[in-house]
This record gives sequence, C-alpha cells and structure tokens, in this order.
Amino acid sequence: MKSAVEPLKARRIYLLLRDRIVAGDMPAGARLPGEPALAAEHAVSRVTVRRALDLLEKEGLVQRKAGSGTFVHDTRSVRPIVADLSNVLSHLIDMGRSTDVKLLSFGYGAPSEAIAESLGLKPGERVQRSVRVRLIDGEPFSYLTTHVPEWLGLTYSEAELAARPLLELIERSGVTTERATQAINATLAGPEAAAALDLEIGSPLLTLTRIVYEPSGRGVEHLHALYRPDRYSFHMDLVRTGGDGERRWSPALGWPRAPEKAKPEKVKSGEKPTRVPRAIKQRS
Amino acid sequence: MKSAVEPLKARRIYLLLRDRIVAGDMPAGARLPGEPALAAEHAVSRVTVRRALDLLEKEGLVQRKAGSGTFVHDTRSVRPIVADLSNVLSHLIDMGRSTDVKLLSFGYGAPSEAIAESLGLKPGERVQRSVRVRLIDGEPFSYLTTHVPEWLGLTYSEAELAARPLLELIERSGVTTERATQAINATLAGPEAAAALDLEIGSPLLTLTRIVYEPSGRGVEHLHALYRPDRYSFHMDLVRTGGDGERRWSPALGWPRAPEKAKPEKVKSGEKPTRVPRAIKQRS
DNA sequence: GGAACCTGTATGATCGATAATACAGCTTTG
DNA sequence: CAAAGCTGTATTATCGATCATACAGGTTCC
Repeated sequence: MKSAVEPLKARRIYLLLRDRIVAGDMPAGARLPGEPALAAEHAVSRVTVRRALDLLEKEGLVQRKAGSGTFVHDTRSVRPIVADLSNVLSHLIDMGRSTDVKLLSFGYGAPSEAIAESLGLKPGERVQRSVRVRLIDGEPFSYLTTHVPEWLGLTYSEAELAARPLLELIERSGVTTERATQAINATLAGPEAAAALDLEIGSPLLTLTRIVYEPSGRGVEHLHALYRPDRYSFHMDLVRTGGDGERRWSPALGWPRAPEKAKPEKVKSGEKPTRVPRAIKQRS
Repeated sequence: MKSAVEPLKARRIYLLLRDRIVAGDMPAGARLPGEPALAAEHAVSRVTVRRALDLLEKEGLVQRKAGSGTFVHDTRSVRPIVADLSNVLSHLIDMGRSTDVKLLSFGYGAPSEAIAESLGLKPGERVQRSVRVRLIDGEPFSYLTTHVPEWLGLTYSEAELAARPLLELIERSGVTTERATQAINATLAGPEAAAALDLEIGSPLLTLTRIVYEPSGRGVEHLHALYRPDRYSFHMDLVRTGGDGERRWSPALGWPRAPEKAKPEKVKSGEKPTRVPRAIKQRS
C-alpha cells in the first residue's frame, strides 16, 4: 500500500493557523505563540513552523518582528471585492467597465461534449472559446473561460472582446438574453489558472458556471469563472418573505450595498500583547 | 532562500488532469493517455503519474482497467446536492428534516472579537458555540459552526439543537428573524473540518457565512458553514428584469429545482472512519 | 498465437522536506 | 544593565517523495 499523497506538514500547520486567524480566534494585533511553542504543540520541528509562518506572512495574514514575535496582521486592510449575488450579472458588467481585462486565448473549434450539451448545440456546430483574466488595480482576481456558438462569436472581433463585456457584444448582435442559470462551487487552482491568477497551484478558488439562454432556449454563452477568494466573494442580503411558520427568505434586491466601512481601531504601542484567547473549549 | 512550500508533483498532475476532465476536454468513457505518455508529457516519473491517477480514481473521476487503460468515469453519476440560492435558508431547513446531524461540540464561552462584532454583542456578553456536521445518505457534506448569544442559546437544550434546525429553535424562543446577510467564498480544509468531512487536509471547500438579525438589528445567529464541493453546490436561475439597455437580472424565485436523480452504483465503502462523538439521528 | 499496448508491482538511487541542535541579534521586562 | 524571550540563520542527520529501471500479467488487435 502506497502512502497517499499527503500535504506537507508545513502546509497543514499553515492551514490550521490560517483558519484560527480568519475565524477570529486571534484578534488582529494579537501575538501568536512563539515558534518553539507552536513546534511543540504540533509535534513538528521549528523549521517547519517557520515555513508555515512564511506562508502566512506572504499572504499578509501575520507580521513578524524579530525579537518581538509574530502578530496577526489587520486583515481588514485588504478587503476583497464584493459582488452582490442578487445582481451578479449587471455587477459584472459594471466591473467590466472599471477593470482591466487581459485576453489570454481566442479561437474557434469543436466544443467538448459537456459544452455542446449545455449550450444545446447541433452535432458538428463549432464554438468560439476565449480565456480572459480580469484585474483590479493591476492584480488579477478572475479567470474566465467562455464558450459561444460560432455564429454568434463571428459578430464581434477579438479586439472587441478584449475591450467590452461579452454580454454587451452578444446583445449588440441582436440576440436577446432572457434567462440564465448559474452554479457556484469551489475547486483547486490548476497550473494554468494558478499562473494567470498569480497563485500557487492548489490554492482554493471560487467557481461560477453560468449559461445564458435566448428566448428560444438556445444557449448563447457558457461561462466558467474562477475567482481568487481573497479578492472576490459573493454577498447577498436576505429578507424574510414567507409566512410565520414558513421561514422562507428572498434576496433583497435593488439596494446598493453599503461599502462595509470597517473601522478597525489600530493597535497602538503601549498595549500589552493580547493573550491568545483559548476560544471555546471543545468538550472531549 | 528557502524553497517555498510547493505542492507535490503528484498533486499538480492530479489537479491538471482533474481540470481537463471536469472541463469536458475528455468526454466520459474516453481513455486518457497511458501512464508512460503522461509521465513524459509532464516530465515526471511514472510512479508520480500513478499517484495522481490514484487520487483521481479514489475520487471516482477515472476508472482503471489493468492491461487496458484508464478511462474517464461518467461524472454524472455523482451529482452533488443542489441548493437553490434564491431560497437557501428554507432549503436548508427542509434538509434539516431529511438528513442526519452530528453534534460535535456544544458549549458557552466568550466570543472572539470578530463574532462579537458581527453579532453586535455588548462587551462581556457570552455566546453559545456549536459545531455540527450534516450527512446525506450517511456521508458528511457540511460542517457548520454557529454562534448564538447566550440569552438566546439558553432557550433550548443541547439535544434539541442536535434534533431540530437552529432557526426553528430561535423562532420558538419568540425572536423574530427579519433580515440576514450571507457571503459565499472558498477555502481549504483545515485539520478539523477535513476529519469531520472525511476529506484530505487541503481539499477545497465552499464556505457560507451568514448572520441573521432580528428586527431591532441585533444579530441572533452567526453561521459559518463549510461544504464539500463534490456533494454540495449553490444554484440559481436568473431572469432578465432590467430595461433594454440595462442588462439587469434577478433571481427566479419559487420553483424548487428537480433534484436530478441519478443513482450510481456504490463504488466501495469498506470504511466507516467516523470517530466523531455523539451521532444523533433525526427524522420526522 | 503473438506483437504491442496497457496497468500493477518491485527495486535501489537521488533529492527535497523535516528534525534536532546551536548560535546570533533584537525586543521586552525587571 | 541583565535576564528572558523572541525571530533569523546555519548545520547535519533522517525520512519521505520522486526517479529510473525492470519485470509480471492482462488486454487489444492483427
């Protein structure tokens, strides 16, 4: 029996600490246990602990001060983009107008079986495939793979795709979009997406798969989007709509969300290192 | 300069192949390149390729036949649970009535700073913290961590929490829930969640963070949910509601999605590693 | 049947990750 | 200042992942 491919120990400790930090077990500014203590706690060597801390530091989750300790960095300083889920598509279009787009790949060819089926293509019908990366402030945050039927793709040029939202181009061609389905999931970054999004292979990604239909029911766009979770997430506000015993909820539409001004009080000098709270004891 | 913690080569190839399969590049039933060919293509040894294929086989994505080849398994046989996003909460409650729940942890204590802030607690106010795992057909698919203000948590017992949906217990106490916000994101499985969900550490997870408010604006529930993406995903149907040049969309409410029944032959069980304490069955 | 594939399995060599230890330099505390 | 703690750095040893190779046994096709 071969040993299964097990993640490295350093990675395990990195994940453990990261979870504690983002879960709020360790407030921003708190000093986490020293490297020797962490090594003893997890039964690994100090070198391995340092590797884990290296990763945390590179992600900006902690800040190390020689001679002093390792401190939880104020994570609210790097707030991710927020997409209101009740209005994703128009939101994305708005973003298409305020962010940069890099067109990585563009061409026509035979679709895969899965794409052909989801778009409802006739056998032998070809598609246009494009891969784009969206950037905000010069940093990539989404990796988009779109498939469009050939007859529709031919109505715009490669340069136009790089400059304008795809849905706008689709509608410009005379097609009316009426209905869409989308699914949200999670996956790990493969080599290509990792390179495009400036991530390590194996990083977590949010995925959105969307199919847009025209009134006749034909699919006109198949989108597979990968998002960096640290730079993008979906939000929605829900309001209660069901009867008293029903507990039914609906998305609250229309309101532009308040931009979440987090007011973190900076931890100043003269403050004693907050002892790490031993959250809530699990009972054994 | 120390080499950064880099994912194992086998893992990289596993991710690469997995992406190709789920992207539909290789239709179900197709035979993928032989192990020597894959080894040459990715400049690794055949042993490493086999490791990657072991992972794919364990996840049910491929099927290996000695002497013949490795074939893409029909992925449609393992459809994940689908939650309609336009109606998540009631959907979850419905599921609470048809799935098993294990209560892993239950207790009271001081909340973390992040929890206290999001629930709008007064300084010093305590919370009830519980960790539960939901199972469908005996297989875990979600790992739920909830925080509830102490005054509210005291209105129900530990056994009740294990048997009934939390929102139902909250409303039973007389609190009316009016508004909620939720955010969807992705992360990697830490040691605890990985063990509870029967996954390897570092597996991708869908996350849902939800805060439910009562009319006064006080938070009454903070939920942090982790979902196995192969067993759970969010779906939504969108309809066009905006004007002609507007491209505005809204979730289509109302219709419960057909659960896409597909009963695969059970591959192999053989193991029941559940060492989780206190499994409480519930069924109406 | 037999050639040419394939997967399954085993071997020893090599390289990277980890362990154990030691020490330097900085910060905080008394 | 001095003690104690911390991070930063280096060294050597060990263990696991990977490599390169070889062979066994099944499948496909001529």
